Amino acid sequence: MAAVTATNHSLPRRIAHLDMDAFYASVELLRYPQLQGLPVVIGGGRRDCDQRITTEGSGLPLHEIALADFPRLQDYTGRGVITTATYAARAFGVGSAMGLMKAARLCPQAILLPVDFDEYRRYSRRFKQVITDIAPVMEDRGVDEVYIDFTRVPGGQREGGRVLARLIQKAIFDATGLTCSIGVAPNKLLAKMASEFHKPKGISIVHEADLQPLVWPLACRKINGIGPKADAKLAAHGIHTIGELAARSRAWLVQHFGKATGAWLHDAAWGRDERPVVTESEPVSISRETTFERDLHAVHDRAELGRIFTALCEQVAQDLQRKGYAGRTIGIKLRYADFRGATRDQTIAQATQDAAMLRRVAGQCLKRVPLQQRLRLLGVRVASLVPVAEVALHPAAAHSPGPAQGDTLGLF
DNA sequence: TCTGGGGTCCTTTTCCTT
DNA sequence: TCTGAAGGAAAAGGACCC
Repeated sequence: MAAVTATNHSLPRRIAHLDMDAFYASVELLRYPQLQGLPVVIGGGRRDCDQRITTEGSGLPLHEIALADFPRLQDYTGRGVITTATYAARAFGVGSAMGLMKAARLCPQAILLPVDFDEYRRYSRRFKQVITDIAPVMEDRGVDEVYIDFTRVPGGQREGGRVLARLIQKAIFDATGLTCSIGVAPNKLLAKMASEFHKPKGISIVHEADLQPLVWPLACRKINGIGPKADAKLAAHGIHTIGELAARSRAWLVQHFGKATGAWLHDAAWGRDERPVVTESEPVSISRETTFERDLHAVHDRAELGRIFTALCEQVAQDLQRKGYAGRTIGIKLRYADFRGATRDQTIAQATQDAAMLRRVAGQCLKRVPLQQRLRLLGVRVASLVPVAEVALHPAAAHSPGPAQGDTLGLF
């Protein structure tokens, strides 16, 4: 036993990043196999408020719905963006985050499906269950992504992790019909990059010695955490690849990017990352926001804004109650017609999950923000969360006048 | 004709206290 | 009493991610 323990302690870290291949589109194609190979975009609205497929609910099996009954991009009017597009649609230049109106000009015949998060979450739970049955140390990184600590899992060290990765891929496919890509490396940073090397259905094994030949030629943008802004700033200094980033001294990076970011950039370029795989975490904030059908004015559309505002507070309160949290920091977010944004928040003495209280405090926040310009989005957020069992809740309706429509709303 | 929604984390600013 | 330093908490904004 002692020998086994000693061996276990010296095992090299093997961390996997698993990424489902074209997750939303793949789930939709399981439901509507007749759309295979066609240009399909997903986005534009939620299924629960928007039944676009004309024969759905008619009793016809989903896979028998005729192609003619699917809505086309050219028939859609309204706001919204593409969440994801199939490869056939991407061939037309259509892609994620593109406005639907623009996409409709590029590929009017594309089929438009509404986003169905509930369905994606069901598949998400299924594939994660498959993973934890095999490898219990799993970190949730969203609906279609996880990190897994292979280090002490049987097979996790064989062929650098390839044996276990193959097993997980097969188990997920057998259980869901979906494929995924997996990268295995000494840490999360490299595993995340590796999972993209051979998409779809890929397995990539990365060791420390692979840093220079495999990672350094890549664009800085491939580092998880370097977005468009940081990339542009790096480019302005003539740094385009991870290798070029690694060539800069830590001191130089700290000088130009600040203490924390500079040090992090240096570590990342050298493939260093000690972050553990975190299996459980508490939420930091819970929020709801909505973009209006048309831009609304605080005075002219006061009644409508008031209704939306109340609904948002009620939704957040329901989310808090369902998830078992209460919060002390209550805030609003808004976006003006010109797309500039503003946030305000206020921290109260006692945590609450009560809609009327949220509305009252959020209403105070709203009074602190300029409301001359039209608005396109309004959101309500609660932070400084505490699990509800641990707090004395703010007395809900005890001495509150209910979801007030009047004085607490400023201009509304 | 632009540009969703739900998050996390970090930095900077501001305010308050010592 | 005034001024400034230092530090913490809250607030605001922004970058980034899925």
